[in-house]
Amino acid sequence: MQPRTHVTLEDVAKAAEVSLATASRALNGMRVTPQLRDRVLAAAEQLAYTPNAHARALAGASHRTVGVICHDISDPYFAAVAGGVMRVAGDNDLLVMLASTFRDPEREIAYVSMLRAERAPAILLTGSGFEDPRWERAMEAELKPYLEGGGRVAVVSRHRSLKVDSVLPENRAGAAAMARALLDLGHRRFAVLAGPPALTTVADRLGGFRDELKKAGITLATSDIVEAPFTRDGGYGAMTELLDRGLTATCVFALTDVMAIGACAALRDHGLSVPDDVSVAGFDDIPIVRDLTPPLTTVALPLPQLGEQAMQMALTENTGRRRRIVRLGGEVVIRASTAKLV
Amino acid sequence: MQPRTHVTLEDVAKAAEVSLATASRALNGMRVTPQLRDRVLAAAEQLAYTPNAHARALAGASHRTVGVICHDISDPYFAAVAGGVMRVAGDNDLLVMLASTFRDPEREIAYVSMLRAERAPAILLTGSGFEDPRWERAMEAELKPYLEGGGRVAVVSRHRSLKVDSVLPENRAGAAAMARALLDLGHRRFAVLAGPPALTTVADRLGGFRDELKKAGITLATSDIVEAPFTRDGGYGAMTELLDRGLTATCVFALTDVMAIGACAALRDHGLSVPDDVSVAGFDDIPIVRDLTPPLTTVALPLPQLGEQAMQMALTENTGRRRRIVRLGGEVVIRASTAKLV
DNA sequence: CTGAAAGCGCTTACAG
DNA sequence: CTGAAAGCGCTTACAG
Repeated sequence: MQPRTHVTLEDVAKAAEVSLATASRALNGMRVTPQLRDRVLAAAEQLAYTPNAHARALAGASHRTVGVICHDISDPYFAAVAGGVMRVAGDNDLLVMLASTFRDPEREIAYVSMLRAERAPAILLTGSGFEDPRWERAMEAELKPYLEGGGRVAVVSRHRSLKVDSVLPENRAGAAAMARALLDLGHRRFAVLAGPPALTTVADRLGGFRDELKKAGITLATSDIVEAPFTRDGGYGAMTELLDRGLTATCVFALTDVMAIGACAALRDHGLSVPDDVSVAGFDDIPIVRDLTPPLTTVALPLPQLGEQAMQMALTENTGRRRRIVRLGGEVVIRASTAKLV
Repeated sequence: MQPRTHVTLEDVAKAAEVSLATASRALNGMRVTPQLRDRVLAAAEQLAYTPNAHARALAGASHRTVGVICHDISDPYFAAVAGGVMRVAGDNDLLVMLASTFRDPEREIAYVSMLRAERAPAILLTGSGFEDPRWERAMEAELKPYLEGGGRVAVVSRHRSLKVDSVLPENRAGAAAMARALLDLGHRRFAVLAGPPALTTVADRLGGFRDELKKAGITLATSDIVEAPFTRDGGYGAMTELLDRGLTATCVFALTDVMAIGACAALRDHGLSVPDDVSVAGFDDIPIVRDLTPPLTTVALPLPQLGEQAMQMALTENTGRRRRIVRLGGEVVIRASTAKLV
């Protein structure tokens, strides 16, 4: 293996018989005599020169690689959000460093630290935060010096203690609206497939749903709520548990579509029909759910927009004195997975 | 906004009252008197110091950020492959720069160039190459100097002219096996939903399927093949076109699951039943297809493994004299979307 | 083991 | 407009 040798600006300058400064300027499109410029460009082309981004960043030129952290890129929710992020990144000639935490809070902190080391001009945290004092403190400890160093941070979903620019899907309102819609369909007995209680998203969606039911005089018992991982298998397992306990609900609300998909599979495997035996509703409106049989009733969130807006925020300076918040509403979409009982 | 000021190693060294060299060594876990080491670590902690990755990379330390290029991260196929990539990356403390080309060949080249500038020690190209001489030449022009500079490249899927380490899903064999399976079910009239002809994956899957049919004495006419984008909507549109022409096939083979999902939706919207009226088969076995109704018959590829293996290859030096090739077989999985006619 | 110094490859005032 | 030079923040031989 040959020594890791790269063509440098100096090589280009020599080949073009100009100074380093001139070569640099020509390559960066600054004022240079056309004649010299052409010589530099030709030399660079001929040598297959690529500027060293590290040297560039070190020397003070702005760095065009932003950081994005998600829980799991193979989850359709994050894939959709990331799609929006990538679009805006592409439009702005930005490279994205994408980290997948696999839902490990420690890992999320470690990635922020790495991104900080990379001097990413902006960091996006997609996916909800953890309601854990230790985590919050550690995250703040990473973010504070980053922000003080001029870094920008934007988050998708609520982070209780993080005072940064945020794109907030209206989880609480969306879940409440879903409760109303389900009530309107005539349902009175519900069960909820919830995710890890430490996630802010779980608290918000569950809270919104429960409070709205309470207004209608319906109380959600602890036994009506099953906690499981925010995954397809988590939904499958939670639904199975509900079934084993003897399901009395006519409608099951899964806090995410991915869980709802698992729940439907569990019902099918138990020989039950959706929505004839049990109605199922989800949250998010990931692309696939409209193609399921039956298509899933859900709270539709503009997933790509979540990512787009967050990236856009991270790219524009916040001139105001306080953090910016963009709220993106969710819309209840009634599809065939929920039966009308009245 | 305060000046973009960062805590540097020098600050840490001063606070700890040691030299730059000692501070560097202490932070990098090299031999240093425990006493000094503790002082340095305490100072770093106290100042919330993060080493500047650019300075580090420039100074010769190895850079732990690899590049990965895919066509569209929000596509379940790439999301699944990327999941595998991220897992291996995480296990190796690597950060991943992920670029989404949105299926634009030009963009792919541009991203390789950017990744080259970032001095990524490895670049992964996931997603099939383009059979286009111009593209091939441009890609080679980027890759050659990169490889010569010590960079590593691994690709998922075939790239005709790229002589680099590859993970090859057995597209041709898989499609052939599918043809046989479908023939065994009794089907004799087929239609194919193909993708852009310039993609090597299309050529391979279509070729394998067609050749196998031919062995059974069945010729696929040009009119039996519809080309469309490799997306859900592409599949929907292609199926609709087939229907408008008057479908005579008893079985439709979509070259990807994502297209198959669109095809099923189109059939449903036309009031046709899968598999009672038409059988549908796909390719890839993206996670969701087992949860569809009916679940999809497909050629199952170990998607996360595709990414894992490629990443693993890019991480280990190729000591041999020739490029490495890992072939990952696809297995036909017959599910309910294909009817048995005999 | 520790420190002074060179060097990584650029950019950007500063002179000319 | 062009060039010589300083400096970005590290790491790593090279002495001691």
